[in-house]
Amino acid sequence: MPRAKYQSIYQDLKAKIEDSTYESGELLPSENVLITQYDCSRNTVRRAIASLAEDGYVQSMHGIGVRVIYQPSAQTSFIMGGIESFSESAERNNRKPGTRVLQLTTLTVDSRMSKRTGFPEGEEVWFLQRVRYLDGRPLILDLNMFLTRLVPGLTPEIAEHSVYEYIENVLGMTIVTAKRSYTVERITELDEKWLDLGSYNCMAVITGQVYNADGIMFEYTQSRHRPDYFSFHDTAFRKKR
Amino acid sequence: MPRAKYQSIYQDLKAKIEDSTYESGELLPSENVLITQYDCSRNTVRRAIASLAEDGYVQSMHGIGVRVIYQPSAQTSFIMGGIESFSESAERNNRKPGTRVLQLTTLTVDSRMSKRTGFPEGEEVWFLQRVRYLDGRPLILDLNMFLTRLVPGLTPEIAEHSVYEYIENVLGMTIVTAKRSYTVERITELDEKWLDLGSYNCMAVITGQVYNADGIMFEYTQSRHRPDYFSFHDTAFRKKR
DNA sequence: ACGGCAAATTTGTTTAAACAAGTTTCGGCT
DNA sequence: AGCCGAAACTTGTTTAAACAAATTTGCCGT
Repeated sequence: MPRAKYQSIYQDLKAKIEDSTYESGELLPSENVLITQYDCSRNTVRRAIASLAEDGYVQSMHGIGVRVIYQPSAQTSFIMGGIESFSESAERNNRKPGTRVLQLTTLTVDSRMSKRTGFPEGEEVWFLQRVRYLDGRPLILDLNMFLTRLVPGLTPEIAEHSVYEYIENVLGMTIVTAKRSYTVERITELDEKWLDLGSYNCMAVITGQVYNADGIMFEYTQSRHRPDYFSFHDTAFRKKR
Repeated sequence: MPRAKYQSIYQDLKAKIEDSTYESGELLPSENVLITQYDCSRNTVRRAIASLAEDGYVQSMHGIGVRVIYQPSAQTSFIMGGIESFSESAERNNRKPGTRVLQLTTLTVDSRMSKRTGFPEGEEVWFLQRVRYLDGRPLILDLNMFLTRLVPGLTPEIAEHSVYEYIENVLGMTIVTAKRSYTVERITELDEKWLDLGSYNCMAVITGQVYNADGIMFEYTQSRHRPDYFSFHDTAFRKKR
């Protein structure tokens, strides 16, 4: 349950849009109506609406109202979302996850790797490589690097289960922000060796840096997906000059 | 120039982060300091900071301060951004754009197309197909569908130049929101016929719906990019339960 | 019937204030 | 010296109020 009032209003409105209490193309009740409905101030309502707009659920129109523009999407491929562990993503996509650990070692970041990952030169990091299974088929190749200083005590058993669960629940570290880059790259020998690629000669590749609550980047990650098991959704806004 | 005060504070802070006036890893001046610096209220400062966090420039830490987490990225491939015309994207990526119109006709949306695009069945739309050139090489295949009702008078000349410029400056329509989906698909015969593909057998595909200021979806678009000329950046946040 | 203007309604921006909650600092007490 | 707690400082949430700006409504007069 969300602790902040604007978050519960956000979730309530979101649910009502998803179950067509407020239908696509229609206007939401005006801010004044929502204020009395939720017994709160105008700022609080507006904050909830701003979050819905960020999600692409509504669009505000000056002097008119707030239009619902939500369209349910047919779920076919594996949809990447916010910051999630592989198990969380698999569950959200209604697929059965599996993991095989290929490598778990430590190494020291040299200048070439520093440039690529963003880790400071000389830091010691875990180097973790895993094959991810969806419904029994090897489809994703994951590479993770964690600062050993902030993520001590990694074991193959943890890597096979969930590193994020270990980080959050055992180490007590809070994961906050992830910056990601989405590209398409040629397959490598490792892809071919471990994955079920069909006839694809490309992979959908997500590389990212993850920051903790102290604003320290503690993880570099690269996730290589077979093309037909990948999709990502986004909402953008036209920049006004 | 931005009309709102929080926007100019946002841009000022953003510029100071990019030119290392505020360095990565350091804290921004506290809200109270910024309030006196910019002579505004706390809400206005906080709104600017929230925008920077959305962009992945900073991360707020309760009770501590706001940490700068900006890292300049080496620009190699063609970076997709917000809602932009092809010419705008090309300019931002320092490449010379070119366009060849393959087809411009009207057609009526049937049930199959309605399901795929999200347009209502029976609506009349423009069907526009174009090859996009970057520095003289054919690398992107664009498909656009516009509601003829809202975008009347399209011509091949406009399509070769900039449809968005026509929509905004001639028709006076305001473009607001775009919902996009990023996938990787096998190449088609059309890709092979018109583009310089090298040995790739996949394309980075962006499909999207674009909404105007009335919250009406007026455009469906599909943009097929050669893999090495595509990248997309995003910032995500860990959802707290 | 029509045009025009004022009023009402809507969202957008900004200020001010209060309290909550997390962190650091520092002084006083044992 | 070391521990404890209060004070100071930080960001997070909420309320209230005022004005601006865009749109719609409705009334009034011609």
